[in-house]
Amino acid sequence: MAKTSTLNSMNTSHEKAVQAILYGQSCAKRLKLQLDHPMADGRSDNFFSDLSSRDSSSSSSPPLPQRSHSKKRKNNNTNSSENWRHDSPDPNYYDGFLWRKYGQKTIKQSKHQRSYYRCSYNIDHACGARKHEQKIKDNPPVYRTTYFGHHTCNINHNQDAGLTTVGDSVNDLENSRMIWFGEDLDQEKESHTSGLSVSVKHEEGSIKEETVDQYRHRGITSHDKDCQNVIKENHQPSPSGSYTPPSSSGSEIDMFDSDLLVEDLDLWDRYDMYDFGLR
DNA sequence: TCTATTTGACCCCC
DNA sequence: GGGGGTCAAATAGA
Repeated sequence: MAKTSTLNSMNTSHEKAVQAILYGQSCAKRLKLQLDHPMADGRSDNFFSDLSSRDSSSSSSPPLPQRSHSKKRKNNNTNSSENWRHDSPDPNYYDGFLWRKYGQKTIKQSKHQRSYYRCSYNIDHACGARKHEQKIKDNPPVYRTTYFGHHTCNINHNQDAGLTTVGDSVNDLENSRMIWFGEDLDQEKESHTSGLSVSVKHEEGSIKEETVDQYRHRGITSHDKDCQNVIKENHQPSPSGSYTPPSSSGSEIDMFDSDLLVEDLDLWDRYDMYDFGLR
C-alpha cells in the first residue's frame, strides 16, 4: 500500500519533472531550429534572423555608424529602427553574438541603468548591430534587451561553439540543449554562458532537483513511455495551436515558476513557440 | 601589453 | 533645455 502511494506520488512528481523537461526541451528545440535555420519556417518572428526583415529602412542605410563630428545618430527614430525586443530573467542572456559594451546610462523614467552594446565585429566587419539592455522588473528580475540594426558580420557563435558542446552532454534528451534547475541566476549564468538554459523556479528546490536526479539516475529519457505519454497528453493542440500548460487541479503548476512561466508563455506564445511537435 | 569595461562629457533630437 | 545615445579617456583585468 505504502508502495502504491509512493509510486503514485512518484508518478506525479515524475510527470511534473517530465513536463518541466519537455517544456524546456521544446523551447530549446525551437530555438535551435531558429538558430540552425533562421528562415526555415518562413516566419520573421525569431530571435535573430528577423533583424534584417523588420526594419527594411535600416537595410538601406550604411551599416557602419558614420559620424563626422556628431556623437549621436542623425535620425533618432527609435520606434522604426527598433528591430527586436527580448525579455529574459538572465542579464547575460546569450543570443549567439558577441557584444561590446560602449556605454551605460541612468534612464530618467527607470530606476535601473541601461547598458549599450554594439557588435564586437563593429569595426572588423562593419557590423552595425546594436542592443540596449535594461532591467525592467525586480522580482523576478527581468531584463529587456532591445536590438537595433542588423548583423552584417554573420557571425553567430551559437552555431559553432557552445551549443554543440552543451548538447553533447545531454544526449539522453535528444536535441534539448540544457535544462537548468539552478538555485539562482548566478549559477545559471555560469553554467550556460555558452549555451541555452530554461530556468525553472527553485521554489521547492530540493524536491525538484531530487526528482530530476532520480530520473537522471534511472536513465529516464525522452524515449521512455511515460515521457511519450506526456508528450501525447501535452500535444493535444489548443485552438490557437499554441502550447497550453499542463492543466492541473490546484498546486501542481506550482512546481514551475508560475511568474516566469506566465511571462514566458505570454512571450513565447507570441512566437508560436509552444509546439511540442518534433519538427 | 592588450582588450574590455566604466564613466564623464559631448551632442542631437524632441 | 532635458533626455538619451555615443564617444573616448581612464581604469581594470587577463
